[in-house]
Amino acid sequence: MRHDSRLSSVLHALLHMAEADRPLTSETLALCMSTHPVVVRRTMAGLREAGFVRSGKGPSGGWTLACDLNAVTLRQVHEALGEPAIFAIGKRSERPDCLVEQAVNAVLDDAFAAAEALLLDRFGQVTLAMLAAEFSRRHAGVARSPLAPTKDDSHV
Amino acid sequence: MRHDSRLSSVLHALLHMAEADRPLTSETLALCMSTHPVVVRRTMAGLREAGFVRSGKGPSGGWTLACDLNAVTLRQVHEALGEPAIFAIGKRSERPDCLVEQAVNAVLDDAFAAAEALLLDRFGQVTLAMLAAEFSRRHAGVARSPLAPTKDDSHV
DNA sequence: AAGAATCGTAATATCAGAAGTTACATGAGA
DNA sequence: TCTCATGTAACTTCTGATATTACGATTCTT
Repeated sequence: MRHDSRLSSVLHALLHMAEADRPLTSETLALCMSTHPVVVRRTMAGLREAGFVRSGKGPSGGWTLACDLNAVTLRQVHEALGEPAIFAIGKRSERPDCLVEQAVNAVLDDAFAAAEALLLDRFGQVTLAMLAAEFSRRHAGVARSPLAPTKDDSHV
Repeated sequence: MRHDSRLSSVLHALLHMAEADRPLTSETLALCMSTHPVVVRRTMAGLREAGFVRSGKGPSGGWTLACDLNAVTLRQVHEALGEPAIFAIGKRSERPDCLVEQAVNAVLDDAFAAAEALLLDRFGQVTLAMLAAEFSRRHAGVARSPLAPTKDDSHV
């Protein structure tokens, strides 16, 4: 299965938008993320509907943030994308006649449900502001030592 | 992405083998799982290498269990399948130059690693014997009441 | 008003990986 | 020897994300 990288993509875009002081075009964002402008528009559509970003047409148009970075969690972003499937592993059939398969599915469902709950809970605890802070931390660190790690980096 | 149902499939097969008192052919197992015999052979190959099952050729050949159901966990089965990818969601690039993307990836990696650890831990606690017991429980329940649930089923 | 920049979106193509299928070789038993 | 069954390579099909093309709609500038 091919990986669904939409969450990673839009978070990347949101952070770039947070750094910028003017609207960023789909083309600009597509260059950042080495993808296609239409993919950017399509993916960001969900975030616009959720009210996290705004898009403007015409010259000086583009994408701008429309939310408080402290108020939006990764979970909300995931939901804005339409809650895409999290797992690549699944069941053969949803409603099997075979009791053996039902038993297997029941046990697997439990485990996957627990893992999904944990993941979504984590996502719910991370705000965009925390992501931005993580970026700042790295930015400072790498500016200090781009290739040769110093002692300060050793415990990171 | 299409779901990878190999784990579900082989567990199903293993439980059928546990119920049987003679080797089951790939054809028989394929019928149970509504798939193709070659897919069964291909998928079971990993379990054979791990020593969980044996396969015999010729007439009276087929697949037999070669392990103690109490000694094999879902995690071991997952590993025998080659530890296929668990998540359908992933990163756009593994080693991005962009510090923003690095920050995003770092945070996402943490969350996914935690969820994966939880899932594998759960898998490590479930033995094939427990799966078989779950089947027996269901078998008893449904034999008692195939279509019209009784009071006894109401709290299941 | 004209023209350019930019988004919105439908339609289509590409790509990757699991699953399905075919083909043929190998080994075991009657 | 003949048949049954696995082993495996090669190829096809299927599915969903991603990539691309095309065209329409809106906004800004001149």
